[in-house]
Amino acid sequence: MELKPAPGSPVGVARVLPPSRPPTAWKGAGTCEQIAASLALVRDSVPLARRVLHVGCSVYEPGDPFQCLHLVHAGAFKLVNCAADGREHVVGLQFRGDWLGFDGMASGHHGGAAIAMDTSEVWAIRYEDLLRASARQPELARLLHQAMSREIVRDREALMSLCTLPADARVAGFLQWWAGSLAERGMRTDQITLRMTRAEIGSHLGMKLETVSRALSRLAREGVIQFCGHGRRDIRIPDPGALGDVATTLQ
Amino acid sequence: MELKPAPGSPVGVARVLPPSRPPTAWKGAGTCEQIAASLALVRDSVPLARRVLHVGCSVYEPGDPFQCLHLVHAGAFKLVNCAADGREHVVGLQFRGDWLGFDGMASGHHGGAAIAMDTSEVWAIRYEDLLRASARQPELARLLHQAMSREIVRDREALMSLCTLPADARVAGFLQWWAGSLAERGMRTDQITLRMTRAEIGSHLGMKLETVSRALSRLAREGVIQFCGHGRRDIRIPDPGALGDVATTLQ
DNA sequence: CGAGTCCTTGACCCGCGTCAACGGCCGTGG
DNA sequence: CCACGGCCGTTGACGCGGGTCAAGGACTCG
Repeated sequence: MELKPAPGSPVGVARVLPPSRPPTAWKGAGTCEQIAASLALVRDSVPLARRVLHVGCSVYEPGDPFQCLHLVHAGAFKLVNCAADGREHVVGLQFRGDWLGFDGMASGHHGGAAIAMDTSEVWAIRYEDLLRASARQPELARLLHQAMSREIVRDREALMSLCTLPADARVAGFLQWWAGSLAERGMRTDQITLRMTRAEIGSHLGMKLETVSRALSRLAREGVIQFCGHGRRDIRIPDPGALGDVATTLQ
Repeated sequence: MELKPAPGSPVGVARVLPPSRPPTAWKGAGTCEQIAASLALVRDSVPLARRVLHVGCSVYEPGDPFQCLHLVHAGAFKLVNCAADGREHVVGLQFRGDWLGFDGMASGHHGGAAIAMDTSEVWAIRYEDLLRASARQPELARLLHQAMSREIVRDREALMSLCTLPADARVAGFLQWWAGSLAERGMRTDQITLRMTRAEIGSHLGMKLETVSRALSRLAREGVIQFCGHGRRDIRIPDPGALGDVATTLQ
């Protein structure tokens, strides 16, 4: 009962593919309607508690026991992982329709923190309730699986970009991803406002704040992005295609 | 309904914690008995098809439609992610009790490949069957969630080590993790055999094969590991504690 | 106004990527 | 049997991307 023959190329050696660069669609939670439908399904199927959080407040922190999953209804969160020796890193960013707390299901305790980057609303859902509800409603179980799968896919894309792309491409890819995430949620995408400091962006992308600053300056100098507003956090993307090109430029 | 106050330190600035270095236990799928119990639960709850694969054969490949999850019963697999432009990377290693295929649940198509690194056996489980079974058995749903959660936690640990640790520490951490994974599954851990080339290890750790080779040589020179056997792939770990120290040494 | 935070830019340096040479092992074929 | 080529691993020399250190400007808050 064999399956597939050995793949054409051993891993570690780049495949010799034509650089046919597809539009690099940012596949996320789906369209705005799909996200709304998902939220509605959860709302109608399982008891939940609404919670509003202000900037800097955390939904959970490292070591907290895992009891609830949280579904983001509005706002934005950063997921911060903390190692035992004090290293900490932004390992993810979550928006409307994303879930918080998957990291606690395995061990029963959260390994990181989820911190609001904006005034936000989450729906707290007891895991036991969710289990019961998804036993009745296969669609709910499927929804949860897909959300977790998206997390895994996203984390692995982050791993790849960390390992294979230079600083400028990672920053460009980050801007592209951010804009795509906003677009999925029906928000304007021609002008975006980064709700993070350079240090946080760097933490997320695996580089230092100076490197982020330099990369942004280079992108602006080349016209791929434009700073608008006085805060250096409002960015216009005149040509998403050009940004996408930079995002996949090796070395 | 506020939750927590803002955390003590902004992200991106290392917390000033005493470097109390805990034993850095490698939390994985659990003990050997727990893994066996999980496998038994799945075997008794849901129809499955046994498949044996030889070295280099893939369970699925990029673009394949997602229909089955696969539970590793014996052997070892590498998860390889492929970007559209040809970049490819080892994003994970799976052993007995681990699952294959989570990356396909979100989009309905697999984004990477799972390739056997040894003669291996997997149990193929149709996702629809699994959904039905886990609706009847909450324990099964819980099991699946925990497995996915472990994946997420592991990916994020990989992200962190990539971003914060130098090459030698990453290699040491990898050896520690590999030995821990074997120990969890009841196998001897004093002498381990890496079933990967230096290039594959490097792909997994985000470095080049020469760097892997140099790091291993340094570790051997310092006595933290010993090469045994002629193939340079059999490694003894005289003192796991020393290895763990290297694995968390910054810079 | 001063203190604090955030951002930018320059100068320097080091870890790791790159290129290259070499040795060991293995399977193939003369 | 040995010759040969291919793959794997090791080691050295060198260069560059990005980390580090430092100075300074812009903005906010008290």
